[in-house]
Amino acid sequence: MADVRDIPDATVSRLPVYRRSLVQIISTGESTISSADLADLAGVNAAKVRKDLSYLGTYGVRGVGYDAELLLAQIDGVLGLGTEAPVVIVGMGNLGQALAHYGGFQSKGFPIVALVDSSMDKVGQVIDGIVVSHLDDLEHTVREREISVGIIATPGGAAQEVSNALVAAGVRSILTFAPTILQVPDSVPVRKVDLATELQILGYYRHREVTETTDSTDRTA
Amino acid sequence: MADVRDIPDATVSRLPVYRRSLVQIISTGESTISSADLADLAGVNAAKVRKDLSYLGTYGVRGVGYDAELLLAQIDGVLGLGTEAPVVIVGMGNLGQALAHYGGFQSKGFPIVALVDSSMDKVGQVIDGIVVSHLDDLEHTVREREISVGIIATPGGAAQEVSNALVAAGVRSILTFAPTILQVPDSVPVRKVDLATELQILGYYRHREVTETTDSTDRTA
DNA sequence: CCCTGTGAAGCAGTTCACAGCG
DNA sequence: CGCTGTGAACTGCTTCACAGGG
Repeated sequence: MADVRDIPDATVSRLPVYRRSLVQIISTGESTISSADLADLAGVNAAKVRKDLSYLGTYGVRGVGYDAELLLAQIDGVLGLGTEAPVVIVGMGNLGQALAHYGGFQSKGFPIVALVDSSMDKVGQVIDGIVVSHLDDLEHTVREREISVGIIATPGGAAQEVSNALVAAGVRSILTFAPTILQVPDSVPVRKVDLATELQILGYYRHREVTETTDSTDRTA
Repeated sequence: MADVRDIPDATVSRLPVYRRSLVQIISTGESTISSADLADLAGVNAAKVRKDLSYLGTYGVRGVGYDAELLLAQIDGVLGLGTEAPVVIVGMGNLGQALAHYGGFQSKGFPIVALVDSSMDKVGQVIDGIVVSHLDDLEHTVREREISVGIIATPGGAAQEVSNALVAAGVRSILTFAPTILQVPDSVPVRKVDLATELQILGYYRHREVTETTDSTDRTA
């Protein structure tokens, strides 16, 4: 109902989950799905699904559910998945190399088209069919290959500098694995994935001794 | 002030960020830090820092700030970082291998003590000094090495099965990279890191054309 | 009659603003 | 006088509950 620009952050972050559930449903041959079933697959409750989908301006059919294909197309539209978004990975350490090999990006519309490092040991090496180029050539690389997403897989100390270079080169958004608070212009969205942080957070919840509650509601994630 | 068990989720997820900022401050030789400075380092605002820290029952000193060492110790206490939490990684594909090589865990109190796979190609191989063992031996491995954290780095299809095995073996918490909604008992907290999802979320925010606002407030992450 | 779409209530997290201590 | 600690206001998200369409 609201314009596509007004979707709450919390909803946006669930859209990929719904998307995945829809792909799964479609692959089983179902063409229609209810909010309750979609909620099960996505690990949330049905009211949330309906509220979320209502922001897309999508219309389900009362008494029936949502057309899976149609809904998928709408979500893809909102997430801008219609066109491919070429990706550059900066930092060819263990993590960067693993990401380069990881097939999950290509198949989801995020082809990795460039790999960058600042060490001469790495530059020129071929990883997963791509020649590693030097950080100094980043701007050229980004413009030439029309890269829109930058992934930072460098140590924390280099992250801000790399981020600046990515922004200057014109990437539209950044995914960083560095444990660094990046300063970037408002116009460049950043998502941060921090593995050590995730483990530390688990540390807090782990102590909880279960008192009694082995009942119905499964905690899903 | 409240007991350590009542800290809001949002606060818990920021504690590791404060922690890192404190480590940084201490390394520069400062012994005291104000909420405003800590806020800068952590990329949040000062009121939030003070509110968050108030849940720890920590007392800063009015007119001065917080004792960095003391605060760090308190956070470590809350996050259970006093003792090491041995980790097993299940799934020795690209991601699993990268995680195995990644030094960031060991140094943060999460030593990787076991690697597991279900393929005979992988079992017996030595990665980063650890012999890969078979999924079927998981329970034995977990009990023998007193493993408390399981990391799932398998394809999505195997994730639920691996999760079940980890829970049965007695791990206290799980970090998963599989794009699967896991069903686990309430007593086992799960954090999920999904790389494709992160990129898709960025896709939504990327379209935004900046209208005018190139002003003060930097968007930080 | 089933399932969506949505106002309204409820809850959690954030920000404000200031009293009070060192 | 500076900076913490915290009620109170506010904002945004979730959940409820039901009206209404197919």
